[in-house]
Amino acid sequence: MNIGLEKYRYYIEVLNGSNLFKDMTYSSHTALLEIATGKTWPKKSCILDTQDTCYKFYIIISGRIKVYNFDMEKDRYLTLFILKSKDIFDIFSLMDCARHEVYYETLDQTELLCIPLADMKQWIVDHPDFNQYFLMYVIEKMCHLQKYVSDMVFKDAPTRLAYLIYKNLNLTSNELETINGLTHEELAAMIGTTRAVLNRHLQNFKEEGILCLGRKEIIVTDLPALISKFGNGN
Amino acid sequence: MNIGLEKYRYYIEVLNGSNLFKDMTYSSHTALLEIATGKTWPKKSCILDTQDTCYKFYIIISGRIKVYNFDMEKDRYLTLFILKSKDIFDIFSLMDCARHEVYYETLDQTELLCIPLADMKQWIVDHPDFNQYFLMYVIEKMCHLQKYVSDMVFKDAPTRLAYLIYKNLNLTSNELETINGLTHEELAAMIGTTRAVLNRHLQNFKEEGILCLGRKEIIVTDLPALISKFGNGN
DNA sequence: CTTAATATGATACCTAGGTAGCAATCTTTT
DNA sequence: AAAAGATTGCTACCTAGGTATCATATTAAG
Repeated sequence: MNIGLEKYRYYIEVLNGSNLFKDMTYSSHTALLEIATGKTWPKKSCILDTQDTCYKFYIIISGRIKVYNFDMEKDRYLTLFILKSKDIFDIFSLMDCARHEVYYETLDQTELLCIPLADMKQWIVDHPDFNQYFLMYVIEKMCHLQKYVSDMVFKDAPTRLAYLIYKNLNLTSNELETINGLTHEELAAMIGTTRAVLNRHLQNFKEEGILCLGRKEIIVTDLPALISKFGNGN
Repeated sequence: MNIGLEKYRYYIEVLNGSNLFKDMTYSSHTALLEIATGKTWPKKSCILDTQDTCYKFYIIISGRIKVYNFDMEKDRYLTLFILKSKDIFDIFSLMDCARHEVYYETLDQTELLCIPLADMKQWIVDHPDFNQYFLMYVIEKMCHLQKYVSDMVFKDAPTRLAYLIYKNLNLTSNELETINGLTHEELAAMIGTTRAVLNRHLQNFKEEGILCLGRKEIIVTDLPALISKFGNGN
C-alpha cells in the first residue's frame, strides 16, 4: 500500500483498537497494511456480487455495513448483523466455507481495507496468533445469532423492538448508536418483522410516552418504561 | 487415562474420523487421551449445572446431546443443535465467553471424553494447528444458526418440518438419522414451535400420504411430495 | 397387576402479526 | 418549480400458529 503517512497512522490506530488485531506487534500490522488497499464505498453499495468476497477480504475502518439475507418468495430481507469499524468480512469465504446466502450492503459511506483472499490466508499462516482472536470474534457473532433465534421464537415484536433500541442506546448521551438514521424498513429487518408491524409498535410506544419519533430518528424519553417492555429475561 | 487397549483404539478411531482432530499426528491424539477421562452418561442427563461446563470440556464418542435454551415465561424450550459423535462442547466456556443461556441434555446414553478445561486449553496451546479446524467447526455451527434464524422468519411451520425431516433422512436406507426416536415435543423444539402445532402438520402430511406415523417413529412414504413442501428456496 | 407417567391425537378459541392499500410528508432529481 | 421517489402513518382484513383442554393409547414403575 502506498499512501500518506497520516492515513497509514489512522489505519494502524483502528487495528490497535480492534479485538482482532490489538495484541499484535507493529510489524504484523505493517505486514497487513502492506497487502491491503484502502477503499471507500458510497452509501447503499451492494457488495458480494458473488465474485467480490470470493477473492477479497475486508476490514471496516469506518461506516456501517448490514449483513442480510433475502427471501425471494416473500420479497423481504432479514438483517443478521450490522458491521462497523473494526469488523471484518467475509468470514465464510476466508474459511472456504460452503455457499451461504448472505449479502452485504453499506448503510453509510464506508472506508475499508481490502485484502486479496490468498494474501490474507498467507498472512494468517504467518501470524498464527490471529486464529485465537478470530475464533473469539466468530464466537461472539455466534452468540448474537443464538439470541436472535431464541428471541424470534419466544419474544413478541414489541419486546424485540424495545430491546433493540435499548441495546443500541448510549445511556450517557441518550443517543442511538449503530442503528441511528435507519428507516423503519431497516429497523424492521433487524427484528425479523415488517415495516407495518414495526411502525404499529413504534406508535404504541410513542403513545405511552416512551419515545419521540422523527424522520429517521428515535428519541427515548422514558428509559425505565422502555426497559420494562423487555423486562427480566434479558 | 488408564483404560483397556480396545477402548483406547476405539477413541483414537473416533478422533481420526472427526474433522476436528483427523489431520493430527498420533502423538497429538495420545496427548489428548492422556488428559481425558472416558465417561458414560445415561439418557436424559442434564449437563451444565453451571459448574460442569465451566471446568470441563467434552468430546462426544457416541450418543446424542441436545443443546437448547429455555424460556421461563413461556415454559418452552428451543433446541439449537443436536450434537453427536465427534462433536464437542462447550465451545463458549473454552473461549471464556460471556454468559450464554444454553443447556445440554443427553437424548441417549452417551459416551464422552471429559477433559479439564485448563488441560484442554494447554493442549490447544501445544497444538496450535487445532485452532484452524476449530474455527471451521464453529463456523459450520454458525451457518446452521444463520439458516435457523432466517427460516424462523421466512418459512412457515410445515415448510420447516418438511425440511427437518428431509435433512435427516438417509436417502439410501429411507430411515431417519439424528432425529430418530424423538417425541413430537422434541421435534417441535427443533423447528421453534409447539407440540400441538407440530402434530397438526404431521397429521396433514399423513393425510396427504407423505408420511406414516408410529410411536416415536416417522416413515417417509412419498419423498417427492415431501420435497415439494419446502421446494426451491433450500 | 395396578397405577402412574408419557406420548399422541384432536377440538375449539384467540391473538399477534402479516398483507394490501392509501394518503400525507419530506427529499431528491430533473 | 415540478415531478418522482422515499419515508412515514394509518386502516381494515385474514390467517398461521399459540393456548387450553380432553380423550386415548402406550410404556414404565411400584
